[in-house]
Amino acid sequence: MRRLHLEDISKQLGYSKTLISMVLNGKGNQYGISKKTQAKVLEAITRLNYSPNKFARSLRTGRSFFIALIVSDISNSFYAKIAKSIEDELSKRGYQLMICNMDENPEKEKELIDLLTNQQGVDGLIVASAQMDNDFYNHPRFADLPILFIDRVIPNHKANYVVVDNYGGSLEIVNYLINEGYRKLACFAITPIKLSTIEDRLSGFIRACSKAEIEKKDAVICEVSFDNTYQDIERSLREFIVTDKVPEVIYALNNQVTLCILKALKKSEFAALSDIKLASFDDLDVFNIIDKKVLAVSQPLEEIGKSSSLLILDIIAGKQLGNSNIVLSPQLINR
Amino acid sequence: MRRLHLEDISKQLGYSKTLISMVLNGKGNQYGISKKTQAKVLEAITRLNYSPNKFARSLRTGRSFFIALIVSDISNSFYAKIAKSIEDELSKRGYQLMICNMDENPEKEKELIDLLTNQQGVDGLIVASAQMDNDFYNHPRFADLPILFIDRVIPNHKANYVVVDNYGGSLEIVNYLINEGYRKLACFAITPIKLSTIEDRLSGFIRACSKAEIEKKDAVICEVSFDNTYQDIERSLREFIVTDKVPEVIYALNNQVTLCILKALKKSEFAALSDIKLASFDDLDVFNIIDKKVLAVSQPLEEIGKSSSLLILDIIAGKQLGNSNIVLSPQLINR
DNA sequence: TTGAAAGCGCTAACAA
DNA sequence: TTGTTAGCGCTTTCAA
Repeated sequence: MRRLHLEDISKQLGYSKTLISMVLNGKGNQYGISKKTQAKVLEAITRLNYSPNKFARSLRTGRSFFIALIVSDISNSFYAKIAKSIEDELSKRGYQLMICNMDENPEKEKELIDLLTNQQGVDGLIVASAQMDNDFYNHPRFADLPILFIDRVIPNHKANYVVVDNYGGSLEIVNYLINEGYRKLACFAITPIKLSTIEDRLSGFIRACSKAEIEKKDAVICEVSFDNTYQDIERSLREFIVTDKVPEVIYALNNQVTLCILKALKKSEFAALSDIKLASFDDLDVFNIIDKKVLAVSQPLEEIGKSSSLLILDIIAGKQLGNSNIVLSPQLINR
Repeated sequence: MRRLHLEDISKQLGYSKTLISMVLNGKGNQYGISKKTQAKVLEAITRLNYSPNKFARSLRTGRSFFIALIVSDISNSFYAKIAKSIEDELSKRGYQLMICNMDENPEKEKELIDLLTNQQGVDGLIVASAQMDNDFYNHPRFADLPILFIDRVIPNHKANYVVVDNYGGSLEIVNYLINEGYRKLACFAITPIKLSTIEDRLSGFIRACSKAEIEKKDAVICEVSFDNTYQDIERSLREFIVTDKVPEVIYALNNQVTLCILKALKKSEFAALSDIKLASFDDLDVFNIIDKKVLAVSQPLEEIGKSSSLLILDIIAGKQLGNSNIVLSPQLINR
């Protein structure tokens, strides 16, 4: 069962390959092909179940209808949900999404981009980047490569972004806590702290505390590493107890940290901390099935996906003049 | 900055395109090209950062180095983890993974397969299928399309599979519960119950109960729909209370159901059920951060991913004689 | 040990 | 309104 080619259709119908190709690509009217002929061609194509060879087409046109999404870890529900929304939106428009993990490793991110653009020939890129400086993306080759950054901003790099207002969201949640009467706060930030999301959320925390005249010693910042998140958190919690400086609130700057804190709090070792108030930047489904009432900043994941999809397609189509940046508002969820 | 072509390298080095192509594809020795020439070519390729156009290559060879993974929902951690493992394994071998969701919809699955094989030209498919009969996959066109089924078995269809022993795992967990002294069990199965995973787990439940001579009325089966999982579960739980037939154990046949049950049990309405023992086919990270001690059957996700990757590559390479089926053993996790 | 040339299947400029 | 033809960039057969 050999696959059908344009030539086969051409012979069957007695029209040239050109004509069939024109109709196939929706350019029948543009080229003034009669309605009747177009109808005949379309009917034959459906009947014979013909579809063009994608490689030949891409080789000829230089377009692949592939878009790549690069994130640190697709098994993190935050990215999984955004990915699903992007995929839905793109597939409606004939594009296929390719998802790649770079494990929060800036070098792996670079390699992936090289691979995807050099070899795989994607039409565009959507990246939640782990780069800590603008060295890589300021390279001239990105000048005419459609690229959109989501979630995180690259320092000193004005490109196209879809992000949430991390500073504002963080300010809001911390203000809320302070209004509730909490005065001793610990903020858990994941390193590299230079990721714009973490940096901005941290700034929000610091600003809210200083505005409320919380003393420095009562607004503690704990850094935990990406690769060793859980152990680092246990260490910090232990220190709270040993030094008898237990905060009233723990505020986790992303969902991974929140999850690890929840896990640690289960240990009998940390029973003294069981009543601590927990706040999280990122809302999770899990928060609905645990006893603890987690205060959370929820990000509009579907909206991020939708905006990103539309924007990258605009960029590919060359409809973007200058840089388009979209900043979405997160929402406070109080259980 | 135009991209480099084989021709450019050819001119720079004074060798033909043919020779360069041969070296590029590791066939230098096979064609008897001198070591020295090969070294020169390789050096130039690296120095100039040349990489071949993927579409031209695929058009010529008929191979794309793309493999597609089709699952119901990649944001389900079960599939997300398998996907990650497959991707790691394939990328080591120069293949790129494309992930597609079919939302548990058999029609969407068919459309995706058509799209992927006709238009995208993938080299192979890995599918956790939602088909309830063998009509689709028994079509002759699958005879020479490399395809591997994971997680679920297609009825009356002997192809290549990587699955876990659902019957055995289910038998084990129910036996364990019965040995612990529980005698009133409710099993929550998601529909379509005809999915092989659900069917086998259900058989395991029924077999274990009948072997232990649990009375029919004490081994209840509750069906809940995929699209309305949560509401259906609430309805069943309510009925337990209203009819005063509260079981000692709820056994959920997949992770989605377990999560919904956990969520429902949080409601004050179901306070009477709060002490109920919960068992789950599928282990989840969440179980480590909730108070309830969930008994679970854990599936070897990494192993599934690894086996699938190796097997699909073998199938693509034509190394498979007959049908290869791999059955992995799940593991009981008692907290 | 190396090169010339054909051709994968399609699209688009140009011709009719 | 439709057809002829060149060529996208690569691999591979065949020849030297």
